[in-house]
Amino acid sequence: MVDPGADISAPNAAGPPTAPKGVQAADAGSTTNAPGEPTPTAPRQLPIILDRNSPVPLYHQLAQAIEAAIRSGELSPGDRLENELSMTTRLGLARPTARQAIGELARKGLVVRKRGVGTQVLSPRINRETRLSSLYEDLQAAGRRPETRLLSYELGVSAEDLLSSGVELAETELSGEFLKITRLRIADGLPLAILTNHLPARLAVSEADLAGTGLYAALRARGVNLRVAHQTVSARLMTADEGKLLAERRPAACLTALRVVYDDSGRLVEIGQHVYRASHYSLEVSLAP
Amino acid sequence: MVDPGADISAPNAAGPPTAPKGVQAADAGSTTNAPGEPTPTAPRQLPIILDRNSPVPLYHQLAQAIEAAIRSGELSPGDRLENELSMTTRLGLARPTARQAIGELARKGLVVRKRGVGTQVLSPRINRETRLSSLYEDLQAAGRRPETRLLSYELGVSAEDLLSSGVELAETELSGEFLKITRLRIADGLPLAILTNHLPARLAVSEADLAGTGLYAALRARGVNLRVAHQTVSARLMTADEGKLLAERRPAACLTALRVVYDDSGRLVEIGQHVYRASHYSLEVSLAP
DNA sequence: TAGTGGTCTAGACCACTTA
DNA sequence: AAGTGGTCTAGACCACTAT
Repeated sequence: MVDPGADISAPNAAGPPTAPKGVQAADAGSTTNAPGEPTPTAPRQLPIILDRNSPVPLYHQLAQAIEAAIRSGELSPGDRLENELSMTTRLGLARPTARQAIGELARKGLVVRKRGVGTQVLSPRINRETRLSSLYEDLQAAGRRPETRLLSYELGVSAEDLLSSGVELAETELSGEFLKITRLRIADGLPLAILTNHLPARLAVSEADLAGTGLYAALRARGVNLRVAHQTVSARLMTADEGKLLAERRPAACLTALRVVYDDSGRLVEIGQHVYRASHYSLEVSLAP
Repeated sequence: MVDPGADISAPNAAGPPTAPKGVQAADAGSTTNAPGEPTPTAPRQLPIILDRNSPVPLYHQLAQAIEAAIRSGELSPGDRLENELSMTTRLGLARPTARQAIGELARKGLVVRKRGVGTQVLSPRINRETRLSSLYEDLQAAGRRPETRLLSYELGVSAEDLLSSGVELAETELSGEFLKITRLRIADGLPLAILTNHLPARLAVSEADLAGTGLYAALRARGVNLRVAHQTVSARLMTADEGKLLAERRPAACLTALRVVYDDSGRLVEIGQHVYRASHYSLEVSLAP
C-alpha cells in the first residue's frame, strides 16, 4: 500500500537494554486464549530498589522500575504484577504511592488494572506513544542521518497570511513580528520534507542553531517547555517547486501537516507547515479511547 | 494550503451550554502579557454540589463540575482555581481527593498547576483531544449527514495478505478467519472515504448493523471496550477505481490510514485500511509533550 | 515570610471477580 | 469466602514562588 521504508516512529526515550524484537508469541493459537493476552502466570516479585534520598519521587522510581522490567522482557505480556498490598509492604510504601506508580503505567497503556483480578502487563506492541517530537530527533532515534538545508530565513515578517490557510488561531496571536524559516530536511541523502515555520520574534533562533540541530532542541535550550500541539494532516498533489525540491516526478502526492505548538502556560511557540514526501514518509499516530 | 471545508474534528462529548465562540481576547496586546494567558484574576469559589450517594466517584464529580465551569465560560482562560486547601475544607473533602480531580483536568490539558503559584485555566482552544472515534460519529457530531454504502461483505476470509501491507502485527494475530468489509462513506451526498476493515470472526457484525450506524457503535453494542489504536497515516495517488468511487478526476491525492484497534485487554478488534478524499478531508491529531 | 502545589504515610471501607 | 483493585480520609513535611 504505502512504502513503509521511511516510516519514522520514535522509540521511547529510555532505551531498553534488550529490546524485544518483533513479537514473541509465547503460546500457539489456542482458540480460547487470545493472542494479545498470552498465558497469564503467577504474580512476580520484582527486585526493586528505591532511593529515598533521590530527588526523583518514589512513585516515579517505582513506575520506571516496573516499566524497565516490562521493556526488558523480564515481565512478559499477560504476566500479572505483584498485587498492590504485597508490593507496598515489601517495599515499605503506602498504598497510594504504589497506586500512583501503577496508575502512571496504566495511563501509558503498559498495563491494565482489573478489579478483583489484578494488574496485567499488556503487549508492548500496543504501547507506542504520540510524542511531540521533531522530525530531526525522530530520524536520529531511528538511526538515520538527518541533514538540514536552510532555504530561507526572514526576521520581522507578519504571520497574518496564515489566517487564510486554515489555522485555527486568534488574530491577536498572529499579530506582531515573526521569524519565518523554510528548511529542506534530508535523511541519508534523500530529501524528505519541506518545513516552513513561523515563530514569534521573542523566540527567534539563530541560523547557526538551526543548522546543527532540530528546531525543538534549539527551543528547549532556550528554556521553552513545549506543551500542547495540534496537527491537521491532509494530502494533496505536489506543486512543481515541491516536486523539484523533493526529487519526485509529477504527478506525485504529498502529505501535509499544519502544526500549532504552545508552551506549558499556553503561549504560542510555533506554527509549522510541513510538506512530506509521501512515497517515503508516513506518520505514526496513537489514539486514546 | 489544504481545503479545510471538510475538516472533521470531533467536539467534546459533554456539550457546553454556552460554548465560548472563537476567542475572547480579554485584554489587548500588552506585550508583557501573552495572548494565550489573559489577565489572571483572583481565585474563584465555584458553587459545587457533590452527591456522596452517587456511584460516581467524588473526584470525578468534582472534575466534571470544574470542567463544566471552564467550558461554560464561568471560568475563563487565565483564571486561577480556588486553591486545594480551601476547596477541600469548603467541600468537606480530603486533599488527595481534590488533587485527583484537578490532576484529571491537568492531564486533559484544561488547567496548568504551578507550584507556589496555583492552578490556572488554559485556553480551551488548545484542549481538543485525540479520540478513538469513528468517522461516522465524527460526521454526526459535526452536524453532517453521513451515509454508508456497503461495497462488499465477505465472511471467513484470511487476513494474512495484510502482512505484506506494512501492518505491524504478529502472524498469530492474523491467523484464523476474518470478516472483511468494504464501505463507501458519504457525507451530505459527497463521497468522502473508502473504508476496508478486517475483523476477527468472533466479532462479526451483520450487514444490517453496518447500514444504520458506524462500525464502532456496533462493536460497543456487542460489549467490546475499545482501548488502544495506532494509525499509520500517509498519502499517495488515487487508483482509477478509487477515483471513480470518490468522484475525483485523476491525478488526485488521497490520504491513507492504516489503523489497528485493540480492546481493553489487548485483543485484536479491527484492522482498518482507509482511503480518504484528501481534497475534502483532513485529520485532526493532538500531540502530547 | 506566607501561600501554593508536590509528595508521602497509615490506615479505612467498598465493589468486583473468582473459586 | 478470599483476594483484588477503587475510593476516601486526615493528617504530615517539603519545594517552589511571590512579596
